[in-house]
Amino acid sequence: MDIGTNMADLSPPAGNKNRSSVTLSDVARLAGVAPMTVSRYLNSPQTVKGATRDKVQRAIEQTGYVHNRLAGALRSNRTRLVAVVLPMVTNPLFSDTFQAISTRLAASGYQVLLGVSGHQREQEEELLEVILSRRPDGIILTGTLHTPGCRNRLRASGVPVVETWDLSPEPIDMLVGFSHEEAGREVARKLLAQGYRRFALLAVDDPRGLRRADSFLKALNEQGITDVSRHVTPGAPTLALGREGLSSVLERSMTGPAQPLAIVCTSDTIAHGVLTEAAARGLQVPYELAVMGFGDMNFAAHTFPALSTVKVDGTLIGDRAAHMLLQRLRGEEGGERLQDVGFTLVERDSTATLRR
Amino acid sequence: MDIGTNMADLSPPAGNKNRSSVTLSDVARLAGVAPMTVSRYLNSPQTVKGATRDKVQRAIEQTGYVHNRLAGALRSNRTRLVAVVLPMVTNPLFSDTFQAISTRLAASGYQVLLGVSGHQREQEEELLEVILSRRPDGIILTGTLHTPGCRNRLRASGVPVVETWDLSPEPIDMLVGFSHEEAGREVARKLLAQGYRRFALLAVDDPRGLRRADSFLKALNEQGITDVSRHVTPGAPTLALGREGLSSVLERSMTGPAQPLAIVCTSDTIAHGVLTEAAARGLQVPYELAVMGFGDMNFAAHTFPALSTVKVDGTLIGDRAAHMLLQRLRGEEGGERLQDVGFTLVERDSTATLRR
DNA sequence: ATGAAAGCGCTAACAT
DNA sequence: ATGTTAGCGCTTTCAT
Repeated sequence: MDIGTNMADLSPPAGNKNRSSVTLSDVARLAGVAPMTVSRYLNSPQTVKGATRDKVQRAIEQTGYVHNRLAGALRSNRTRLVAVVLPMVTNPLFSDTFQAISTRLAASGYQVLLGVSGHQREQEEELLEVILSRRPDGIILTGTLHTPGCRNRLRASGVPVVETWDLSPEPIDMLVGFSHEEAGREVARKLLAQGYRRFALLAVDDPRGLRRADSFLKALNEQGITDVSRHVTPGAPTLALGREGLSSVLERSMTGPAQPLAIVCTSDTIAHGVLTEAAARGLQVPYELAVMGFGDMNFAAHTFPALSTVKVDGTLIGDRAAHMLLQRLRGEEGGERLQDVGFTLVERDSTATLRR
Repeated sequence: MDIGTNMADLSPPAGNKNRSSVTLSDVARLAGVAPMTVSRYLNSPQTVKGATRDKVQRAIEQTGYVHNRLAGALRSNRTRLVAVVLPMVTNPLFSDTFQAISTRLAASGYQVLLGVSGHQREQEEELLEVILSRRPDGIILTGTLHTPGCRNRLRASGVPVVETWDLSPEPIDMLVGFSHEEAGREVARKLLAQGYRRFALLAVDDPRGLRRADSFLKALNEQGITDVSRHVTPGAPTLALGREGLSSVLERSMTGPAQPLAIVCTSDTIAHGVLTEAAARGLQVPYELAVMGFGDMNFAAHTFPALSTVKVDGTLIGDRAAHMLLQRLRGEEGGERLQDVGFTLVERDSTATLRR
């Protein structure tokens, strides 16, 4: 009746670390089996049969035992933990991806250890150290780590890594994403084909957004268009930024039905702000002003007018990333290491084909 | 799908564990000191002096050693892990809170273990089990766990718990939030004082939102207003929902300058959708239609017209929650266990005071 | 199908 | 300021 004593010991709630001191051995003793049998019951119930199984189950219920995966992980060298790194929690661009990852991992018995990388390079090394110290079974980077030191460190650690939302020329390990250069280029091509010749660019200083922006500008340049009004702002994309952005643009540029200006944004949220400011000023979109977003977030189809944008399937990215990782963790060989999920230009009402 | 079964289905050996087998003892041997000295260097560097310290540092660099907190946690009974439970990853209402929690915990050397509770009660028990099996040093619930069984279980576990975003009559342990009943009532009072007499309600079926809604309706009822058009939708609040919501409302109700209708939403996102649909229909807000949101999310001040709403400081909630928990974890006695952060009615341009 | 022994890598507790 | 000893709670491995 050691267990009775243990349970009694639980009652004084004073001490902070008065944690359920019921161990697997306690359960085993109460059930009259070996600790190993309880362990088996917990990890693969079907291998424990009939009466033994019932006894164990009853003992667990009776003691209120909670499996201690810390100890198990130490011994088995498997934590069932996957670290997921986000650049920022508040950027809704990654929400769908994160949700998909989280759901799929949970369904396979893995838990998510969250790391926020911020946008500062110094913190990165520290974050990685902290993550590796938990011995995750895998790591999913949403966005990318930037410093080469970190990338090497990660490679050296031998932990399976999936990078997402980008197509790096030198992936650390696995990769699910699309080309930001191509996306920027396609936006330029599309708007040029629709007849636009005057452009402004609204961007925040997120690294992938900047690459799209650069690629966009380069494509315009190749068509001889060089006088693009550029507004790059530090921080997160917000509606306010879009409103301020359009105001700034309009201070320098005239616009109207005869000479429509196309505002290209690196985020749907900013574009939404541009639409809002346009409405506030009574500007007719797309006749006087065209607006292009990025992401096809869930609101994009429902703005007024509906936002033309670059659709990226965040849920798909998350699903694929989790799937790839889980495949590797299951020890399956020959899984893909690289997936380009692409993007789609979605033409809605905030852009139009201009008559000549 | 049952997680227990799934876990059993996982093929056991991932085979991929090429993990840095460098241990603390290896480092100690190379540095010519006892393992305990290396441990001290890692946990409180200032206690290891001069030459010893340098030797240890060099040995760590030389070996590429990564601290194994799994083992340390097992021995010391401190994981430095805090579980944070969110109802859904994609609801931006909690983003600020989560960001604040994450930042503050990281600054104190804690890491976040994320759990998504969904809105299904059955999953809750399972989630809690999984979380407790990691022996977190603390748990922060963003939103609340619903089943009494879970609450008792949590209380029994002895793990410090902070509930947030609500003011429960029976907190599990600590609590940071505000009264949703009061918020609903104040919205009714305010709009009545401004002269509105015709109302519609747009809500999603999130439990706290419903409580605000009920309280709002009750307050109207007490003033004899009973014919409120109600639209409760399952799932997450989206812009589309707001647009559809207003359309539904307008199918049944006429509105105009003489008899303005006030649309009360349980989320800013829905309210934003209402504003959008109003703009699309050419309805003048607030003259023909008034709109009230909830949350004061970062876009609310920048919609057109600017959205009147109930401001809740999500960052403050997160900061306070993390602070409370950290205080407890530091063993400080006499910290507050309950904080009402309140809310504020923010009057912007989507509502107005009516002339009699 | 179940059990016994050993030890994962670290740190608490007690020396020195 | 540094070292020694023991053991956290589980699972691997081998035996029955």
